[in-house]
Amino acid sequence: MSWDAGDIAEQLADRLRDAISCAFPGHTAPAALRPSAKPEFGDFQASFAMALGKTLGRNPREVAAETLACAHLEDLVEKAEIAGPGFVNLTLTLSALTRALAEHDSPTLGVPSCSAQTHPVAIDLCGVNVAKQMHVGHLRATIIGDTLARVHERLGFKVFRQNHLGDWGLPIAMTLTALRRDATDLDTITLEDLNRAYRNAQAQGAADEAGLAAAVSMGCGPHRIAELTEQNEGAAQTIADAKRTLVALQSGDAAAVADWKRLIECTMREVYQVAHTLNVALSDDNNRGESFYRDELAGVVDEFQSKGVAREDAGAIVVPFPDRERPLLIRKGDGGFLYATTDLAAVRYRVQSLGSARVIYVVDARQRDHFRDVFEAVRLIGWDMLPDGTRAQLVHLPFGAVLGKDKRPLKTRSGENFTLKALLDEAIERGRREVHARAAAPDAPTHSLDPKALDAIGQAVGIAAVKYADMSSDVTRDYVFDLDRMVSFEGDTGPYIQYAHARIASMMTKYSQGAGATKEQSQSLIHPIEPSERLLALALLRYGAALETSARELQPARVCAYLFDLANLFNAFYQACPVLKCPDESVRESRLRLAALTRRTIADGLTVLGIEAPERM
RNA sequence: GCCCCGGUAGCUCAGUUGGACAGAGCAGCGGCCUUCUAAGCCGCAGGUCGGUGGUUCGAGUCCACCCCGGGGCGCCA
Repeated sequence: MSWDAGDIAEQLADRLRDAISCAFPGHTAPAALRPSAKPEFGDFQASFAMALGKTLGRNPREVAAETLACAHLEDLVEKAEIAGPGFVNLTLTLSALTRALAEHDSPTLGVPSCSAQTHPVAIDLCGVNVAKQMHVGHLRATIIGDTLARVHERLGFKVFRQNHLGDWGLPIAMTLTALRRDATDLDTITLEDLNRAYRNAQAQGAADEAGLAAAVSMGCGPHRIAELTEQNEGAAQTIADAKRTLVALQSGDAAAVADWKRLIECTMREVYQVAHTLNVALSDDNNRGESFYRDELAGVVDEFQSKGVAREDAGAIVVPFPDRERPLLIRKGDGGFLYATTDLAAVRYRVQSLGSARVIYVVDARQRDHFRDVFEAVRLIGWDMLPDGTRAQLVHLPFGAVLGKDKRPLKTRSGENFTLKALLDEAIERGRREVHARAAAPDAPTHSLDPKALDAIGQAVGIAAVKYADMSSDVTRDYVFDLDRMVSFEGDTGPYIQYAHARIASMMTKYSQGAGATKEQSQSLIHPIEPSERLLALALLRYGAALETSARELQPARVCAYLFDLANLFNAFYQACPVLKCPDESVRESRLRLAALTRRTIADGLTVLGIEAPERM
């Protein structure tokens, strides 16, 4: 049940289901209960009668009426109406709503927690490459993965964050070879230098045999052919050198390994800096790079062969599929392994060693086919089977590309790829500018803050804008990165949610400094009498369901949409209902507690998204 | 050529797996600050849901075909 509003909705759905089997013996059907689309349809609407009417060959309205006649809802429901083609619209009694809210107002905020025996979850995230600058693609793999980890953790799962670093193989060896040849100081090198060395090494190693063959066959001049031949020979030499370095690394050559580690450290320093800026939990504990699996690759291939799942094909080892032409290549003709081999080892580790029943890959959508093949191969060999017989769910979350306003992949004015760092710096700058500008007003709540405090708030706002914009729509789709739109800070944005939170926080501060100073936190019951209070209260009860849906669908957007809805409803309530200035004390106390609950829910939800919730802004 | 993903308001997107007249946010227009933060609230306007057939009491949602855009396609990762 994804659209439950906490226990109360579950109770209603259960009772309707009982009533259905009572009214129509031999028939069972879910209540199909969900929050009403409009206030005039009550608090909840159930649409079981249409589907049931169809199977029974009966008029849905009659089915609804007979079901209601059997239903025991008196203690919860004030009004049950049949409307339209056969919808059942339910309105809760005020006392049932008050009771539900009192129960909901606990540290868990109604979020269910799975049992301690539940299998852990492994999430492949970040996926940076050593010696390469982070770009916008890493933004997505990092923050989406982190948020899914947080959602699962919030629901009580043990989560293994797995950073599948590109830290092994020929490209790294080529870079390392070049750096050592040039006697570069690896202790002081920056990632920018490293990245340049990486690109140069790649260029040096890029042979163009096809171009040479074409030049010969097209009868190009001897000078051109000589030039191309020389290039090819240089490239071959570069690759031969790199292979020697790789062998040295593989065999544990102390100097080579020490240098290799320095490359990783240099890269990770910047990765952690960016992760910190993004409020993403990532550390060395999460590093399970390609090198982690390097000694398992031969065994992986052996097992595939010995179990008859893989076979030789034109000198290479492949895993054929029953329903597909193209097999999965797991060992090259020259004996080398491929990234598919590493991924197979990684799945085995995550399921068999970590015991995960759910392995989530937050990786770029272009790798759809690759993961489909890898997962299929894992199922063929049975590595997705846990010791207790459950089959692990292997799932690739294929996030879309980040595009510029021109719908082309994001580039700087000079046509280069945006580094993630540059992008975040820009967002932070915009956030700070905005916060400082607003603080200049004498009556602004932030007016008295010092510049450093304002900078911190500005950073939180700018980062919220970027993260929220990235995660607030279906992550499998491409999206247009438009900083101007993100930092407008109006409407469906991260800062809008933060703003609602800050408004409540500021109200609470005023309360505790003023009339309420002598009182404990309000514990009076919540009586949502005004329409806007009722809508806000009902939304609060849906928090747990929103997180469950987000985890099930692997969609951070469900959390975003929930928070936007909640912030909207709060702002409407705030406009319509005086809280501190409400003359009636019991109403005031009720509203204060409603506002306090809203603040905690927004803060909790923002934490799940890894977005800060400033007290003032 | 084959496979995958998209096409919903001027722009950016939702649409709860077939249910009430297709919803938001920007942008546009009109109201609301001597009252708890106007990064806000209230209202107006704006759509042949890419097209054509089909299934159904009911289709943006399911099926078929077609059009447009993007991505992928064995010894790179």
